[in-house]
Amino acid sequence: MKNLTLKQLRYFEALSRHGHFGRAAEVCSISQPALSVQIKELEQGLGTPLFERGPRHVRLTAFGEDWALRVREILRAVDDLGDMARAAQDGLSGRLRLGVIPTIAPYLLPGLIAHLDRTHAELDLHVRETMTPRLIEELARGQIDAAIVALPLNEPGFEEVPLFDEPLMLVRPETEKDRPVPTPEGLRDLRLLLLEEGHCFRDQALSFCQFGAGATRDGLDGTSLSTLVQMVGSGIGVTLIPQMAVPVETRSAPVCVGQFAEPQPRRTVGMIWRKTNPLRGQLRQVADIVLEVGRSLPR
Amino acid sequence: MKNLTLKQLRYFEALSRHGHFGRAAEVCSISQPALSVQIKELEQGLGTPLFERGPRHVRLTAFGEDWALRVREILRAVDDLGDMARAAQDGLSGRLRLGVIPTIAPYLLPGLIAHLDRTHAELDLHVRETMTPRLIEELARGQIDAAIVALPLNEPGFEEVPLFDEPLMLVRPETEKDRPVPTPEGLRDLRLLLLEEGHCFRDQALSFCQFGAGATRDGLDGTSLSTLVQMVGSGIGVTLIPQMAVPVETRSAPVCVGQFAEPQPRRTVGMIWRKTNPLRGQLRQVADIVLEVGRSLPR
DNA sequence: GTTTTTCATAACTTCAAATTATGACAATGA
DNA sequence: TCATTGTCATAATTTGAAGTTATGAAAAAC
Repeated sequence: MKNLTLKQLRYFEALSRHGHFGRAAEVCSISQPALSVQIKELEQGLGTPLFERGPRHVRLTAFGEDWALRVREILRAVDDLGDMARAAQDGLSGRLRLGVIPTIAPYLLPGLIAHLDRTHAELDLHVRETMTPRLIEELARGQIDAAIVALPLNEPGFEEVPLFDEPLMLVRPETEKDRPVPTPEGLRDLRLLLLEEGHCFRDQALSFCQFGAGATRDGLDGTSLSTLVQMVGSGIGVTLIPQMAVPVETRSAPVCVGQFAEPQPRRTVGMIWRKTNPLRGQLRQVADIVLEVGRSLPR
Repeated sequence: MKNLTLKQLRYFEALSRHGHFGRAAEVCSISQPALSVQIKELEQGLGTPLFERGPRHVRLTAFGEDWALRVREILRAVDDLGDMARAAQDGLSGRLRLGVIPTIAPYLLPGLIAHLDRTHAELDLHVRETMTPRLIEELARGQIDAAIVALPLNEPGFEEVPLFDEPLMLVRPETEKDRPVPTPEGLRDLRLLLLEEGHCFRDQALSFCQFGAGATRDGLDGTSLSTLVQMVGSGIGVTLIPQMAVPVETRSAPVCVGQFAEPQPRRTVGMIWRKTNPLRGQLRQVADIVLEVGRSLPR
C-alpha cells in the first residue's frame, strides 16, 4: 500500500456516501470508468474488497465501513492543512462557510452580511441555512466552517461559544391585546402553533410549556416563524417566537406581542466549530462580530 | 489547495527532517530537482513559504513548523490505513517491525525468532535494536510497529503491556564467590561497572544503589552487558545484569553470580505500541508469544 | 579567484490517470 | 419472452503531472 493517493481516498469517500459509481464519479468530476479503475486499484492494493457490488446497489463491506471512518478523518485533516495558511495570515479573508439555523438566519444575517461587507470586504462568506443536526454533520465533515445555533449542544469535538441570549415572546391575535399574558400552564389550554419537527426552537418552546413526551398537543405545525405569525394573525391560535424575530415578523399581521413573567423562556444564541479547525482564530473574530450585530438588533 | 498530493506531503516531511534538498530527495528515491519542484508547488498552493532557504541550511518557517505537526499525523494515519487490511484478516502475517532494547535483544530474540519461525512462518519480522527513547520516537513516527522495553514508561498515546519481571543479579569476579552478597549501600563502596548513558538499564541499576543525582560514582561505563561481564571477569569491578542475561554472559568469563536479598532489584519487561495502531490485535498475539518465550528462558 | 556546495530552472521523457467507446449482466417492463 | 434500461467493468487511446538529466546561479570555503 505504498502508492496510495489522496485522490483515491476522495473517490472512495464519495463512493461510500453515494453507493453509486456514476453519481460518485460525477461528484468527483471524473468519468465513471476512471472511478471504477481507481477503486479497483485501491482494493487490489489492500488485498481486500471495500465494496460489495450488488446488482442494484454498491455497499461498503464491513471492513470498508471501518476504513471509511479513518479515511474521513484523514480527508478532514488534509482539508484543514489548506486552511492553516489562511489562518496564519490572520485577519478575515478568504472563503468562510457559515451555517445558520432557520430561526436565526432571517433576522441576524442581513445585519451580519452588511457589517462584514463594510468591515471585511475580503471575506467571501457562504451561508447555509438548515437545522441543527444537519449543521453538526456538515461541520464534522468539513463542509462548513462554523455554525450559528442555539446552545448548549454538548457535541464532543466541538467548541461552543455562547454569544447572547434573548427571551421568547408570545404572539397572539391583536384582539387579545388587553388580556393578561398566560402562564406556561395556561398556554397548554390555548391552541399553540409550532414549527414542524426537527427545529430546535420547537423543542425549546415545548419545554417551556412543559409538554411531556406523551402529552398530546392540540396544535398545528408551520414551516417557518413567518408562517406561524400569519396563522396567528388569522386567529387560529398563538405562538412563541424569539425576540429577534419580533420586528420582522409582526409587522405584516394583526397580532400583538406579549412578554412572559419571570422566569421568562429564553434561548442562547452562539457559534460552534470543530475544536481542531485551523480557522478558529478567525472564527473567534467572526463570533465577536456576530455578537455585536446581535446586540444591535432592534428590539 | 485542491490538488495537494500525499507524495508532496511525504516529500515535505522528509525535507523538514533532513533540512537538505539533496538528502531528502535521496530518502524519497527521487532526484533533487523533482523534490524542489514539488516543494515549490506546495508553497505556491498555500501562498506561504514553508521553508526558509539559507545559504547553508534549509529550515522550516514558523508556519512550516505548525504545518509539519499536522502533516506527520496525517502521514501516520495514512500508513495505518494500509495496516488495517492486514489487521482485518487476523492471524499473524505480513511485515512486523519490532524494536527491542539492547539489554533484552540478545537474550530474548533467538528464542522469539525460532518460535515465530516455527509457528508463524508467514510473519516477516524486522528487528531494530536501539535504546528506549529512540524506539519511542520511531513508534510515534510509524517506523516500527511495536517495541519490547522495560516498563513502565507512561508515554501518552501508547499502550503498555507488562509481560514478566525478573531480578537483577550481581556479577562479581569468581574469586569473591564465597563472600556474602552486599546490600545496596555496600554496593556503593565497590567499583560498579555500568552501561553508558542512555540505557534504561543503567538507570534501573543506579536507582537500586540509590545514587543521588549529585553523587559521584567511581565506575567505568561499558557499551554492552557482555563487555561489562568481561571487565568483571578481569577483576576490574562488579556489575548488575538482568537474570535473562546470566546464562549467555557468564559462561565465558571467570565470574560468579549472586542474588540480592529481598527486596531484590527487578525490572519489568513488556511491549508497547501506539494505541491507534490498527495492528494492535496482532500485537497482542505477539505479546503472548513473547511472554511464553520469556518464561521459558533458561535460569 | 577558483572550487565546492546547494538549490533552482529548463528541456525532455515517462507513466499514471484521465477520456471515450464498448461489453457484460441482471433487473424491469411490455 | 425479449427488448430495454441501468449499472459497473474492460479496452484502447490521450493527456498531463511528475520524474529525469543537464545546466545555471549564488553563496561559502579554500
